[in-house]
Amino acid sequence: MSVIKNSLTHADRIFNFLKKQKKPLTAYEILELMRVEGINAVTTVYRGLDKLNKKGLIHRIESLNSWTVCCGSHKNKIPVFEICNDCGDVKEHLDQTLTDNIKKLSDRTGFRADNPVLEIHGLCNNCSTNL
Amino acid sequence: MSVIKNSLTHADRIFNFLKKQKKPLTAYEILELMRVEGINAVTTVYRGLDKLNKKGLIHRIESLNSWTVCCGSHKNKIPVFEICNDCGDVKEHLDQTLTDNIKKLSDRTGFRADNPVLEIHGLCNNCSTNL
DNA sequence: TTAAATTATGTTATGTTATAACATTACATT
DNA sequence: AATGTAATGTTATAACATAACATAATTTAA
Repeated sequence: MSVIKNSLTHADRIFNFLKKQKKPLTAYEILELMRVEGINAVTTVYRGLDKLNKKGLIHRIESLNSWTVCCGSHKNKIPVFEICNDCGDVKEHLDQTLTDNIKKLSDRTGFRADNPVLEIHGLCNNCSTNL
Repeated sequence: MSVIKNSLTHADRIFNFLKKQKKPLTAYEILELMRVEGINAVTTVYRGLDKLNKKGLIHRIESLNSWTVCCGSHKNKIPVFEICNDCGDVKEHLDQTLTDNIKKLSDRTGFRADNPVLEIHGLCNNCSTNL
């Protein structure tokens, strides 16, 4: 007889939690905010993040030491993040032209890219118009 | 009567030291390697790096928490770094097309970019052909 | 159905990166 | 010499990350 598995792992819970956030969170922020959900150790957070990351469900924002959910499927496009210095909002963009040009650069230099980090800091449209 | 100042600051020494390196170094690596030159505290290293960074003489590689000298003048182009996972070598490229791509993206989204972080990890030509 | 294997989680300790707060030194100017 | 300023050092701690090992929960398969 088959059993329906309804218990979530902490990785699942972290993913669901990150989906609700407006901006990326650090591992320690996730820990503090999820203690009420039964996560008690930062190692658990890092292990969960690692799994989600390997599945491509989340991204690490290197320049913020923070984590955010992936926008969905990349379809062979390299993600670029626009990060607002003011409100903290992060938008993921998939730009075919930019992707093509990164590839062209690699072709010219003979570099085999496997993990591009494209993170643009600045002011989002909303924050720059409300100055 | 004018006096010629010939003593270097630690910031100067750090810059000269970084110029000689084959790959970016962390602040703590710089500290350990420069103790013989009289740098005794990590704060001194960070302050020196901060000054050099503000003058545009060096770059921080966000995804490595490390520092490397700037290739020279950017001439309004956004620097892109190709970082070899194998030998650690980092090459700075100035690519007008990529710069234009980023600007176009900003135009579409209304984002005011001020600090783009473009760091591509992978294998350099040399390391990928010597596999 | 239980024993073994695997996976998930927790605990503890430690390593790494970065900055704050304050004290002292070196040097230039008056 | 007295003063001001910039540079450096000291100490402490915050913030980010992982290693090593123990235990609990779940799955697999005999």
